[in-house]
Amino acid sequence: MSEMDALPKSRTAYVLERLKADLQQGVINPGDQLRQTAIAKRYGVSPTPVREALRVLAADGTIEYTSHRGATVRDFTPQMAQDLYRMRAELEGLACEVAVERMTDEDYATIVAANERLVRETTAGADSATLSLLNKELHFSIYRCTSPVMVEGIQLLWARFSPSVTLWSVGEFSRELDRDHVAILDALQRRDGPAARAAMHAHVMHAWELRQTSAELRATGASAS
Amino acid sequence: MSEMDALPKSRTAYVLERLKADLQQGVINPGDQLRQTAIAKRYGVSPTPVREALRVLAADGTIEYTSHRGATVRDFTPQMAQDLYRMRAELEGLACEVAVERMTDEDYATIVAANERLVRETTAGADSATLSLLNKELHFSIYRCTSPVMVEGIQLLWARFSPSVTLWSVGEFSRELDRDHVAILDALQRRDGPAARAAMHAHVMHAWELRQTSAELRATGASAS
DNA sequence: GGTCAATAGATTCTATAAAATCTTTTCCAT
DNA sequence: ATGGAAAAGATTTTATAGAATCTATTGACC
Repeated sequence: MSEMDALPKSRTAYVLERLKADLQQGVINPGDQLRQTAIAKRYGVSPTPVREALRVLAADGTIEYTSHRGATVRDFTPQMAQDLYRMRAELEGLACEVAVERMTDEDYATIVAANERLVRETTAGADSATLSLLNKELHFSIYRCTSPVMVEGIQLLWARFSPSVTLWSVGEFSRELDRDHVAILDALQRRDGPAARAAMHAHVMHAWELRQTSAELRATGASAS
Repeated sequence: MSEMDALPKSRTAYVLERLKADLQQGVINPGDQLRQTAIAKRYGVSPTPVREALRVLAADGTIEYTSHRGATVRDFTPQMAQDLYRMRAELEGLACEVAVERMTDEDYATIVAANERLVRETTAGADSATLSLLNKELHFSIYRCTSPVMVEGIQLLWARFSPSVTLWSVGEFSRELDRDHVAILDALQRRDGPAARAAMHAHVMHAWELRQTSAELRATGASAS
């Protein structure tokens, strides 16, 4: 009851962090019932901050919250996953086009630096968690050139994934995604908005295809290399 | 302390409803400090459900919530408003394309019925609140043909507006928006996905232009009819 | 006269307890 | 034996009180 790792800004933030981590790690699975008293005892806090955290997750769409009947983790049908990726492709493509309109030279330098870090770690064979984080930083270094509302809109989509299938754990996939990034960076350098949009759109849909093949390999048993 | 209009599902939902209504009506303006004890006394509830409602609004992006410093209603710069409309155009355009893929004949009939209700009330000269609601129903009767995640993503964008400028209060604007709807419905009837996407995209950006001219008229004093 | 520190005030945040609500089990009647 | 109703149990929901935190004002020291 005294093992809060980092500086606990607030109990609610702490519970949110733990819940998201447990969702990503697969400790909590879709369809599970979330009982607030059980969560409170599990994390060593009172039910009040747990309730607030659940309300935030319900607003995100991560969980379903029905009155007096508790919260359940929402399940993802393949169709919903596809829709999420198509929404990402549209919004992040738009963000690239807007970024070209508002990007300063300094902003572009930051983006290039983020990309170099990712490529360096990819070739060095870093673990998938690190690569995934660096990839996120690269993407949002572009989106931050737009406006807070656009960044938040995209963040909400990124938050709604069950990242049990991390694409960056497959070496071949990582190299393909890195190649996509080069095309995006090129368009940004040329200040070509439509090209940047198209490249990002293709990149997100490419990630969707890779995710599908990854799921198929997992289903068949991953016999072929 | 006993004047809860409709059936109060929960105190939190009631507070959320009241807060959103006050935000739409202009009782609460951007930049205002939201003190939870004041809100609690104002609505006749305890601070606890107020806190939960504020957490939901913070997740939406409607308010800014800093620890121990209270909540403030976020201000909208013109650039952020423009970005919001551009995001709407992309997402709702995509939704139309996906709707064509999954729409049944029954779904289409529902959409046509919603449109007929809106046109009827427009020609009858109904108040702007009614027209705005019917317009929302028409739009979401289309989006509901996609999937829950897409509906929620669009709903989040619709929720983030300071609708002090209701386009449906101007007769000429209403007729223009109705004409846009005809083009969208035509594309849906022909099951032409790309055309439906383009029509919706143009419609949303059209609404953005009307909103801008409306703001200009308001600023100059609205002398010309 | 200006700046830093300390205290007072106010507000938020967490916890505990009581009230309302839902589900499940059990018992009675048909 | 089956269906329905009532009661008991469990869970959520709200309220209140105490603890922690931040801001502002006042005073002292440089």
